Amino acid sequence: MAIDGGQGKRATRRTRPTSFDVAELAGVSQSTVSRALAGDPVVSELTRERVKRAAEELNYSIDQNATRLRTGRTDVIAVVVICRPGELKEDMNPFYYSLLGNICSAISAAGYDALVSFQDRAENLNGFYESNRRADGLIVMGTAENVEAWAHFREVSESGASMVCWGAPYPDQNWVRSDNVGGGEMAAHMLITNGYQNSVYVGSVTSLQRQYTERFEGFSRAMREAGRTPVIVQIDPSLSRLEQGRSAVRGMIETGMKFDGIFAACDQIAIGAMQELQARGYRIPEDVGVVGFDGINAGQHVVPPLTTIEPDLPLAAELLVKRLKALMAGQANDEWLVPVRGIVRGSAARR
Amino acid sequence: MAIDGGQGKRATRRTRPTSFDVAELAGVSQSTVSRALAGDPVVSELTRERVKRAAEELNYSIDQNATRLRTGRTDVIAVVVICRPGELKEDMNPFYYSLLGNICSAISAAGYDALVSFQDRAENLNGFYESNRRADGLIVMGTAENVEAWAHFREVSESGASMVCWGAPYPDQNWVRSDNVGGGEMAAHMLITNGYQNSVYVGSVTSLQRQYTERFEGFSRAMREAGRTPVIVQIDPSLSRLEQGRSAVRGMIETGMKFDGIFAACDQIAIGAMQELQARGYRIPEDVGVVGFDGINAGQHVVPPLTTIEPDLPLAAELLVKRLKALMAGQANDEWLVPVRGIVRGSAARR
DNA sequence: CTGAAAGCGCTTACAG
DNA sequence: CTGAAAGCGCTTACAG
Repeated sequence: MAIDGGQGKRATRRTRPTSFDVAELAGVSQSTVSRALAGDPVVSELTRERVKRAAEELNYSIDQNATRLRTGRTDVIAVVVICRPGELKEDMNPFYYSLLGNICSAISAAGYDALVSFQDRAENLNGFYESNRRADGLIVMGTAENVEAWAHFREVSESGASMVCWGAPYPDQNWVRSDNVGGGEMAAHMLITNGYQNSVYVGSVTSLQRQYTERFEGFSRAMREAGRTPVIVQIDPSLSRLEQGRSAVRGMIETGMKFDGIFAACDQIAIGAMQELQARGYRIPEDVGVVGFDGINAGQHVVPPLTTIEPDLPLAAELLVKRLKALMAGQANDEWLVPVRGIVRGSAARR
Repeated sequence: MAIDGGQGKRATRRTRPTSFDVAELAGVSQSTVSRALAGDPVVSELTRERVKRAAEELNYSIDQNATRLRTGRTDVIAVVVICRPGELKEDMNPFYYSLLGNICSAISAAGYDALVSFQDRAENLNGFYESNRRADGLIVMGTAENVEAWAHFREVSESGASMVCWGAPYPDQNWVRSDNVGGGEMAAHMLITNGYQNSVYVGSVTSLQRQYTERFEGFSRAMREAGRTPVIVQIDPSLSRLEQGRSAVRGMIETGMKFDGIFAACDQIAIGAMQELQARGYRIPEDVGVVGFDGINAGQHVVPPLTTIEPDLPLAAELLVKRLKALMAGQANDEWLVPVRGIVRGSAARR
């Protein structure tokens, strides 16, 4: 009993060393320890070295909770991915995983920690990171289908939190998004120059997210300029994206619609469309050309590989973080447009 | 000047309300506010209601940094994804994205926040979350190639941090991993029952990660039991995974190796192998059968779709968190084996 | 260049 | 059931 020095059960995890312990060992004051380890240029190199050695010897690490309490900064950026209710783990659009990966590294590069969460239904909606001082700012992205979630984050934003979103459900917020109009135009040109006479847009135009509407706008404009009539085939947003593509094609064929080209609102819809077309004996790209949007990985593996419009993801992430930082600093920043490029693959390359 | 009440620049962001402000408005003491909002059953419902109303009126939120400093708990679990050096943003094995998604939701479900980071080279390696009191525990996963990173996290673990890993570079750690041996056996049986006479394993057996060796062990055992000779084709780990598969097949063909079945260490290698086989005119599954491991999304889209061994990812995530929580509580926990199931698709279904 | 002291905003024994 | 008080471990004016 006497062996553990009267510490009882706490014997294994001894109490952590504090800056006072380091100060004592280094023979300086606690404030000097703090300054030395924070890299304050005012302390002499000699002192700093002594402090560092002492800290190392004691295996001392700064308790960031104390730092954060004292400074009011957390150096954390929260990232929320909004999922469809109940879809938390599966079936997430892989595009968001790539965007998330890029965002996490942009956050690291900016010297922050990323606090990530996937949120779906009301029970686990919580965007008040800044109110709780768990983060200095917030990046939100995810499916437009979850209306409830977006309403919650609109509230968060209106409460004065620093928040930037990917996409655009509400016009009056801080957004970063792809050049969807430009991408839509590219898609139309790709189809036209490959000789597709009757191309249609497969996607939603009534979605909460302006992105899809914008893609159609660009497509529509380029089609009209080429003397074509822009046609839109509305999808059923309650289905999975693959199934949206399949059922759209099913509908088009069964109603006898005349078409030989498809611009899908996203790659997954495009892949679903390809599946349905091929299942019914249509050849791609000979009979029908297909263009998607996003640049997801799977697009390279389908046969034929999917032609798509791909946003510059690293830049998208960088812009999100940059814009958020400006917001946190109370500065203006209006960079929000992420350029896209057309990736030509087999699915829309006739001849 | 007098208008902003002498607050100067701070006029826009007024000082946050504290529990003292709430106490004053509710007419109770600050300690009662703390208890009431923490849900301490000792406070009367009447008082709690009064406090809640006051808190709402003042738009009060608890400053978690103060809570964390006081309690010593953060209720945060850090998750680190180790990437190949320089590969931070792209080319990540998509399997890790799915696992990460599952882990994040398991962490949420357990009532913690997830602090996620992607780490690659020495400059941004930092696993000392617990030392800095930024998290209560740590989950590590990622590529076996990054030896430097794993060495770092070994140090972290040895410093006494609560840490659980996915995979198994070092035997003496807390791991959760797939039933790789069982999966390897399944793969062998799938190939054998489909009539493939000469199946080989394409993957590394010298990797830091025991997982790949285990997959070969299972494969090897089942092959021997069926009277076959287990053959292994070592890949070049410096290449991308797709390229590993391609170059392995190239080597097999060019050296005149006799084979009609491939069990690849992971799906991406399998897909690369399929690409090379098809480019050389081999038909899958007629001439060669291919089985992968992981169950990544792209496997469903390649043609023919990839037969694979898929770990139960939601369970994997749950086990990682469960094991970590046990570790944090100083309890023993030996659940670490994640069951796998065989997904039969076209790539290994002869006839 | 360094030190003494105040204070960030909570939780939690202790006392009643 | 509630209150007064101590203290978690830092940073940062202020003084020298």
